Order: sequence, then structure tokens, then C-alpha cells
Amino acid sequence: MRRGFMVSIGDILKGRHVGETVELRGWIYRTRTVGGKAFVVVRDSTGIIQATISKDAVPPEAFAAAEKALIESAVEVKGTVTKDKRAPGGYELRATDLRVVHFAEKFPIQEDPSEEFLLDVRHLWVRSQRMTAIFRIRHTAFAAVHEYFRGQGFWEVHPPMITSAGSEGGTTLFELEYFGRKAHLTQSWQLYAEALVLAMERIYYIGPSFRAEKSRTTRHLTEYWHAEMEQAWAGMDEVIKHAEGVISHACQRVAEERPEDVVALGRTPEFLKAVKPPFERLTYDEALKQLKAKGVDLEWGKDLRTLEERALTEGTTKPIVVTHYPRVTQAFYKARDPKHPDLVLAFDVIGGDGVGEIVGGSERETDLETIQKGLKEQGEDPKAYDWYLDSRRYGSVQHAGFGMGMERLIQWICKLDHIRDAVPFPRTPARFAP
RNA sequence: GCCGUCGUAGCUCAGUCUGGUAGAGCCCCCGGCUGUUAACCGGGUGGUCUCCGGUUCGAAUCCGGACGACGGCGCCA
Repeated sequence: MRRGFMVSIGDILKGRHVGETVELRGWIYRTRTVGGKAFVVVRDSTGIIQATISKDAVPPEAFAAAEKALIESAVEVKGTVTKDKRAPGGYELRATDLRVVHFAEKFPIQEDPSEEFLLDVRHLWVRSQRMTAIFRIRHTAFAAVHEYFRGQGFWEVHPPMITSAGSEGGTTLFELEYFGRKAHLTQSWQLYAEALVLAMERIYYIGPSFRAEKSRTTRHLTEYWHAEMEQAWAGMDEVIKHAEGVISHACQRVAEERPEDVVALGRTPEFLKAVKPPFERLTYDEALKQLKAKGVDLEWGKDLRTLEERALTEGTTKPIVVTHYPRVTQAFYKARDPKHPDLVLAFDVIGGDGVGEIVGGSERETDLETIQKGLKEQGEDPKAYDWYLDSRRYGSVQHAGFGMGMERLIQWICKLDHIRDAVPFPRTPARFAP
């Protein structure tokens, strides 16, 4: 088959090549044959289109190949782009030639697959329209986060993935053997960020975090991508504004650049465009009052759980910000509220649709002795954190920061039932393959 | 960590209560059909009933155990 003018399916669907003779290549999505005609629906990374192959319009071997090729066979098709109401999508390619690059074996995924089976064949399911739409949005969201922080004067710096200690207590760390000694996979850049922030002042990074928590929920992964920022000479209010800013910026970019994908997943670009600062903000105490009014009682000092988060975000179209949590249950590095010693200057950004906490952040404790005391209260040995504590010995200044779960953000933007679809190959307690 | 559900053909499931030769639809293969839209019509191939043990003349089915997965809660981003 002689090479023609190669085009993408997406371009054809935009009406760019009507009447032209072009060539496209991709994978067979469906085939139907009716007597002397074969309808071969082809997908590439930009869309799907029907190629109509008439027995009398192509070489005999091409028609035979079209009839024989199974779903997901790789093909090259040459033909004339035609606008036709009978074709799904409104455009089709009237083929003059077809070559099968690879005859696929019987493709295991058919109609009505179970969730469990799709996870077993995830390496094949990633070819689906739904998955590729999410991947494109993920691409855009990641770019937007980089764009936001760089635009705000933050340096991208990289912490290690292999660490000696954790930041949230040692029980949720994956352990690994490091030349005969114990090491761990990072669960947060927290300790390193607080060392680096005294050098670079405004820093951020996006990278993987690992949590060895056997969480069986629709919003937990054991390996997830963490967008984290840390800022010197800044308090809680300033970093809350950055949290609102970065979430909003990601929503704007996705709405502008991926409107078709957004619609395909059940959101609208308008919904995302409306996600602009400021978000509704309330303190933990105010949240308890709101919950009580809704008939949900929560004892003071308990963290907000799924039930409470859902009640608080019910009917919201933007995430909400909850601030000033009780000090009990909070990590040792979070700063006390000078006005209320029982509270810490910590905040969460909570998304609706059951996604829950998208961002968690705080102002950091600057006083050496207070941190050492906090570590002991959590059952940690301050000696193991000695290098970290140097950040409170040599020029300790006010600083604050937050971590954002990229998959949580994508889950919320794409309105996904389960966080595992926000990443191509999810890692959960039950699965690390494929 | 706790609670619940499930495991039968490549896929989706019925059959299990009440033990007696392993079933359907889809996929695939063969045949038909010149505009199909998850095409349709006719025929055919396809099984370690998750595994181990027990009861029984006989177990997919009853009993005991193991393993695996999914869903919910907790923990978190």
C-alpha cells in the first residue's frame, strides 16, 4: 500500500479534511459486515471514526483482511473523508485500501465487563475512551500545577524517595532493605521541605508518595502523586490562598483545554470555570455547629470523617476550607494557635462528591522545645529527627505549606467514583499488578 | 484493623435452598445478508465449577478450612 497523506482522526472529526484522500492509522474498535460492505471503526489517540470498506472499491486482499481482523488489530486505512449522517460521529472514511499491520488475538474485554476483570486487564483497559479522556485531563492538571507555582515564584526542588524516617509516625511506611539496613519509601517531603525552605524560601514539587495503609476506600491509593509546597515568612492564610489558587488554576486549564473530555466524564466546563477563589471557609468549631444543625453530632476533638465531610460539602459546587483543628490527633510539626493553645493552625480543603480531603496543610511550629515535646507525645524519639530539628536551631522562621493529592484533585475534577481511575496503573492494598 | 458480598466457559451470569450425565447470552469459528450503529439470522467449538479436606453409592450443590477479589467503615492526601 502506498503511503498517503497521514492525518489524525481528531482532525477529521473537526471537519478538516472533507473530500480529501487521506490515510490514517490506528486500532480496530469495532467491525460490522453487511454483505459486500465492511464497517471498520478505527480509533487512534485523538478519536474514533468509521471506515467504510466496499468490496468493489478496495483490492480483494484488503477486503478479506478487513473481514478477518479482530478488535484491536492495528491497521492503516487510505480513503476519502466524507460527511455522512449515517456514520457514527458524522464523518467516515470511504476506503480505497486497507492494510492490517498486526492481526490481534481475541481481545478479552467485551461488553459488560466487571470492575474486577477490568482491574485484571488494566494494561488493556487503558486503551478505552474513558481512560484516555482521564489521562488527557491528568496531563493538563499536572501542567497547570507546575504553571501555577512557577508563576508565583516557587522553585521546584526534589526530595529523596528513599528515607530513614517518616513524618506522620512510623506505622504507615513501606519498609525496604537498604544494603542490609532498614529504609523507607517517602510518604511526604515534609521533613526535607522544611530544611530546603530555609534555603530557597518558596518551594514546590510533584512526586510520588507511598502509604502502607490498608485503606479500603474509593479515595485511597498506596502510591499516589503528591503536589507539595512550602513557603518561608508565611502563615496559614497565605498558603490557603495558594491552595485555592492552584486548584482553581487547574480547573480553569482543564475547562479551557479539554472541554470534550470533561463532558464525556460527566462534568461541564462551566462547572470548572466557576471554581474561583475564595472558597467557603469555616473553622473546625463552625463546622461542628453546621453539622449539628444538619443533625450530625461529632464530639469536639475528633477529626472529620467521611460522614461529616459529605454532610459539609453537600450541595457545594466548590471545595470548602476548614481551619483551626484541635491539636490532639495532629502531626507534631503543626503550629499551635497562639490565641487558642488547644488548636493548631492547620487546614484542609474538602471536595464534594465524596472525594473529601484534597489538600491538607498548616503553619509549622518554629519552636525547638515544643516540637521535641510533640515528638515524644507521638511516641517518637527526637534523636531520630535530629537533622530535621536543626531547622529550628539555625534561623528558625515562620513558614507554612500544604500537600495536595493529585489523584484526589483529578477524581474531583473528573467526578470519578473511585480514585484508582485517576491513575493508569493504580496501587491499592490488594493489587500491585499489572 | 473491623463489617459485608462474591469465586461455574475467554467475558457476563443461571444452576447451590431441595446432591443424580455442566447450562444460557456474548466473544470466537463456519454460512447468509450491499449502510451497519454493542447490526441481524442460522449452525458450531469451548469447562481443573478457586484450592484442600470431609460426608455420601454419587458433590458445582452439604460440612470444615485455606486463598483470592470486590464493596463499606476507620486512618489519610
